[in-house]
Amino acid sequence: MERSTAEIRQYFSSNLLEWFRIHKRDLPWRRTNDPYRIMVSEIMLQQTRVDTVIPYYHRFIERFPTVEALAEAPEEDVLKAWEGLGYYSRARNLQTAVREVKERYGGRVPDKRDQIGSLKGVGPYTAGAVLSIAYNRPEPAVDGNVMRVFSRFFLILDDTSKPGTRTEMEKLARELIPEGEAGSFNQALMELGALICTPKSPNCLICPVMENCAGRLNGMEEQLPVKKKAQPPRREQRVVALIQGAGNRTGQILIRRRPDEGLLAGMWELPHYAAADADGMVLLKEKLLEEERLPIEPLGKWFRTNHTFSHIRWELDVYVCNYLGNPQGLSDSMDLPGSATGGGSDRDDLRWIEPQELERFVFPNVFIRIIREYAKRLPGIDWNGPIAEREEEF
DNA sequence: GACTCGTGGGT
DNA sequence: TACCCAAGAGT
Repeated sequence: MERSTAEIRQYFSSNLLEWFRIHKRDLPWRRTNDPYRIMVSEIMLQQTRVDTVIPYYHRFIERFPTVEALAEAPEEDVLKAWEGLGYYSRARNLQTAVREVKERYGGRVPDKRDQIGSLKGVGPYTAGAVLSIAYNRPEPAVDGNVMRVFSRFFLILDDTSKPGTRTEMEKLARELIPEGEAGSFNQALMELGALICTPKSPNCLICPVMENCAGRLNGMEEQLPVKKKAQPPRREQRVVALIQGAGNRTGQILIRRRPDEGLLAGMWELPHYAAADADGMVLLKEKLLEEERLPIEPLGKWFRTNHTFSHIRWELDVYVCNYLGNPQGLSDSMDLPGSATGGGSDRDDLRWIEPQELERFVFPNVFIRIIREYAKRLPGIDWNGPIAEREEEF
């Protein structure tokens, strides 16, 4: 027998809600109704898996339990709490947003879409998520899960990588929200996408809305959602300098702070340079002298490793180098390039640290790994003979 | 619309 | 290995 659109929609929403009541996961941000904490969780969950977020969420809330605590914290502390989670502008934007909540809304996360949606880092999805989950407002929260579920159940063939498709799905989502159940319904949609209606090999046989899923009835569930393929990340070959101090800098390494904008903004790193086909040894010696005024001698290539961002693939050759300046370690003020009189460094983006001091700086994971591996092998890296061609992975 | 912006897990 | 992708937003 033929079912009407209205009947199908009713079936979808009520079956989904009933399933969610039984199967919903016990997640930390589901144990609170504090809009601030829910907002923190939603920012963290942007493009990030639940299992990855959980420990960060606990630490972050413990460290910044309230709007005021986060608003008043030094930015560096916030970034340190975010270290390793990726997309670091989220952390800065979150603090900017929370400061506006404090100043303009008296510390209460606003419950109006135009207000919360104008906060830094809060887009259409996050606005709807906070409004529905924290305030139970009947607003859609359409993310990748929801688009996948909708495209399959309602057999929507539109390209979900187009912004207009998300807009259309928000209209649909809004109409489907059962009276007074916005928070549960939106979370149920995402929960279904995460647990049952997965991107690959969905578990249709245990799906609560299988009987009326148009995608499955047409044998299309594996082809949906339709999505334009992403550009593969461009490859960049780079050489990394792990510079060992001498004299009173023995046991220390040199780190550099990145610019305040762009990739890994403001974070610390090992110096590294683009190195298409050049000889890494020669290039590092030249670059460090010309661009940082640092006299160094590369000992050889330690290992090669890859690190892939969303849009860039770094192919890194890590060289261990000796610092040649101030070999006797007579004076701290001579340890970094500075004024002609040698009165000290004129730049604050270079530092000597001990590998144990990683905690005092904010590093992206790619460099944390390299430095930790170095520290682990520190009592004598085995430089047996020429090491330039040796490659290792860890 | 096309880029930019991290990282880790699954297949 | 090499993809794909994950509770997206800003420019």
